[in-house]
Amino acid sequence: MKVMSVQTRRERERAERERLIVTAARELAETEGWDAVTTRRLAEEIEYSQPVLYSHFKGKDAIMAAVAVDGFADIAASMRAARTSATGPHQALADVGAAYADFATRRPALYDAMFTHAVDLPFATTEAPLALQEAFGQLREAMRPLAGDDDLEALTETFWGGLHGLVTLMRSGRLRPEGREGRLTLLLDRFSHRPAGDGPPNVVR
Amino acid sequence: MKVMSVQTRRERERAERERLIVTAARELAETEGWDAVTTRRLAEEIEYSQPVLYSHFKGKDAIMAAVAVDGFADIAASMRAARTSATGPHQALADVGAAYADFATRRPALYDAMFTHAVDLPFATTEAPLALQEAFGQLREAMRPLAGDDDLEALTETFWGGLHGLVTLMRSGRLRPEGREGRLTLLLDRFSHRPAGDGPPNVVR
DNA sequence: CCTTCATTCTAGCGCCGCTAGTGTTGTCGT
DNA sequence: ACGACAACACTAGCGGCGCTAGAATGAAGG
Repeated sequence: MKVMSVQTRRERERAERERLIVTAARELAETEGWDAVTTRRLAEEIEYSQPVLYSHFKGKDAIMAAVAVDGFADIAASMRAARTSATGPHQALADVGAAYADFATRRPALYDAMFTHAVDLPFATTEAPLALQEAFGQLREAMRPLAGDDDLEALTETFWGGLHGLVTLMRSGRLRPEGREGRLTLLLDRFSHRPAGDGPPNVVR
Repeated sequence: MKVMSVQTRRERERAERERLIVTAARELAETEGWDAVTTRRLAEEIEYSQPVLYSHFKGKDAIMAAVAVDGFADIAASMRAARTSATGPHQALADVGAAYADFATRRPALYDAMFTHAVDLPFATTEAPLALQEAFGQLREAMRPLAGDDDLEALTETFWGGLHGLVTLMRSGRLRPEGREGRLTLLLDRFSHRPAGDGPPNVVR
């Protein structure tokens, strides 16, 4: 049994060090940008040598993917909070959309890890897709009451695309900075009200 | 006058070589991906040594930016053709949107250069913003007849965001591949018909 | 106390973007 | 026609990157 406890202790320490790596990578990226996140720098940050990184992750991409997964958990939590505290369906969608945009704006490095880098996130295994599906799920649940006859999945994906496109174009300087709120309102209007009749209560016709 | 002609010949040859560099970079990226576009490889491709690249461009980023500018000219031409050959306003927007999505799908490396890489494109000088503004202009003109009371600029930016978000999420595997057409249709519906009454002719209410 | 084995570290490989200094080539005045 | 010279492209190399093989180290078990 002595052996067992030693093993479990080592496993625990190993898991802690893995969290340390991911957290250090995220913080370094958020403070100095992903360019500053090199394996040498990251090793120095966690006070270990480079090769230990590779005993936890297959490579730098895998570390960034782990950071991205954390990011998906974060944004999912933000959207859940926004959705569950809203007063009605329309407000819920607006708040979730705002939460999404705020997340992308306030944590650009993390958002980049989630969408620009880390393209090959595991989609059909382990924990990774869980956080991702949870984030998408929040968008879907916010959209559900407003979907009407449209396919909920497709509608949510399209709305997601609208949000994602706006925040990415915004961050690369393609859109006028002052128009941010207006565009979000416009997007929400277009997805809060179904075009084919059966309009929402807050629209005068 | 002899001096003059020699100078002009050199300038012409220089300009040709610059085109050669940009074209080689684009083709290499489109055939083998941007990872394969290294300065050494590119130099080999154009049959010059590395330093000549730096006599034309400040660095690799500038070369990618030049490729991106070409891309904006391309996509603008595609959208213009789609728009001017459409039968009506709704069809025009649909065709322009389809042209945009097709471009992103068929030339992913080029699209990446335009939006993912090359973040610091010159926005207020020379020729670069011209192609970019031309591309945006096609979207705007397609949107104009359908803008109604909404701010045209903001509406176009929002629609653009929708398109851009869909194609980028699609390419990174975040969206169901089979839902592509459905999402595009959904997006077009939401932007073809203004939500507050005054519905379009092709919608039964 | 010593063996053994897992684990961590040192050192280095091939490649990257980029540049300083050298060599060559072609132009122009005499 | 030819030599001076300026412009230009090349060779060679710098520092840093992701990643890894093999040496060194430290703890567990006999």
